Amino acid sequence: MQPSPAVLNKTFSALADPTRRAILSRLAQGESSVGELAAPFEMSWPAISKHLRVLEDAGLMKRERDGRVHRCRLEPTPMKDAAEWIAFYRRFWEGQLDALANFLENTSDKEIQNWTSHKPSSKRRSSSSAPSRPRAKKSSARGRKKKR
Amino acid sequence: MQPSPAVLNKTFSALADPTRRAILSRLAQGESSVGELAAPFEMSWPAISKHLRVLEDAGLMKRERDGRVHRCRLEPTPMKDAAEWIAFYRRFWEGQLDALANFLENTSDKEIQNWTSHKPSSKRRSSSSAPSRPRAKKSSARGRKKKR
DNA sequence: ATTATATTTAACTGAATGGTTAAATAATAG
DNA sequence: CTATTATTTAACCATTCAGTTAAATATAAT
Repeated sequence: MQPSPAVLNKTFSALADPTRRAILSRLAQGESSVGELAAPFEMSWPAISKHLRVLEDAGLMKRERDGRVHRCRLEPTPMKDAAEWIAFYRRFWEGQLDALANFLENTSDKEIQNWTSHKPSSKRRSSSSAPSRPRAKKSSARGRKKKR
Repeated sequence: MQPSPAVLNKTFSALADPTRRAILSRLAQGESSVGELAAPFEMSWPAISKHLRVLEDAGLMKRERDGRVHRCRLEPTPMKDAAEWIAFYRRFWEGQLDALANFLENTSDKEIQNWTSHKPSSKRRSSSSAPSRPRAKKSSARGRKKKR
C-alpha cells in the first residue's frame, strides 16, 4: 500500500533534524536506553525525550519499558516508505529519462497525484493553464497596519 | 562525497511538506512556469512562491527566467543524497541483519558518526554508559512564574 | 505611454519547533 | 521507609513555518 501523505510528512520532518538522524544511527547499532542515547549530546534530557517522541510518533522507533529504563529500537518501515517515495525520482538522477517518459505514458495523472500524496485538489480556480491572480478567499479586511 | 548535515536538513524538511512534494511530482512531468505550478492549489501565489523558494534553496529545483515567466525544472541531486542516506537502513527493513552486523564490525563508530552527519560531540559529560542527570549549563535563574 | 500579466516582496499572524529549567512520576536499592 | 536513578511532564521562550493580503517589480502587448 502507498504511504499516506501524513505518514510521509511525519517521516520526512522527523528525518530533517540532525539530532534525530544521529539517534537513528545509534539505534542502528542496537537497542539503547534513553540515557545512553542522550549521553553523546550537549543537550538536556527533556530535549532528547522530545526528539524520541517525534521519532516514535513517526513510527521510526518503538520503545519497550523494562523496569525504569525504556529500551528503544529502530523501526525501519517508515524509512522504507520514504525511500520508495524518493525512488520515483531515481530515474532523474540516473538520467534514464526515456524510462521515465515511458512510465509516465502508461500512468494516469490521477495515479501519480495519489501516489505523490498531493492533497485532492478540490476546485481548480481556472481551467486555463495560467490563472489570473491570487483570488482572495475568506476576505478578512483586517487593518493592514504598517508597523515595521 | 557525503552530503553535509545542512544539506540533508534542508532536503528532508523541504520534502516534509505535501504541497512541495506535489510540486516536485509536477516537475517530474516536465518544466513548468510558476503559474502552472500554482494552478492546482487552493492557495495564494505568494504561498507557492515561498514553497518554490524552499525547494530552490534545498537545490531540488532550479529556475530559468524566460521573459516574465520563470521556468522551473527538477534538480534531483539532493534527492539522490537523501536516498543514499536512507539506503543505509535498507538492511533493516529487508531483514538482512547479518549483513548489517558484518558491516558494523568493519566500520568504526567515527565513520558512522561522520556519515550520519551528527554534529561533532564536543564534550561527553560522562564516560560511563549512563550519565547522572541533565547538568545545568548556562544557569539563568529566571523567575519560574507559574502562569497557567 | 498605458495596461495587463507573471511573479516577488513586505508585513503580518497563528501554530509548530526545538530548546530551556523545575518538578513530577516510577522503579530500584539500601 | 527513604534515597537514588531513569525518564517524562509542565511551563516557558525564541525562532521558524506556512499561510494571508497589499503592494511592488518586471516584462509584454496594445
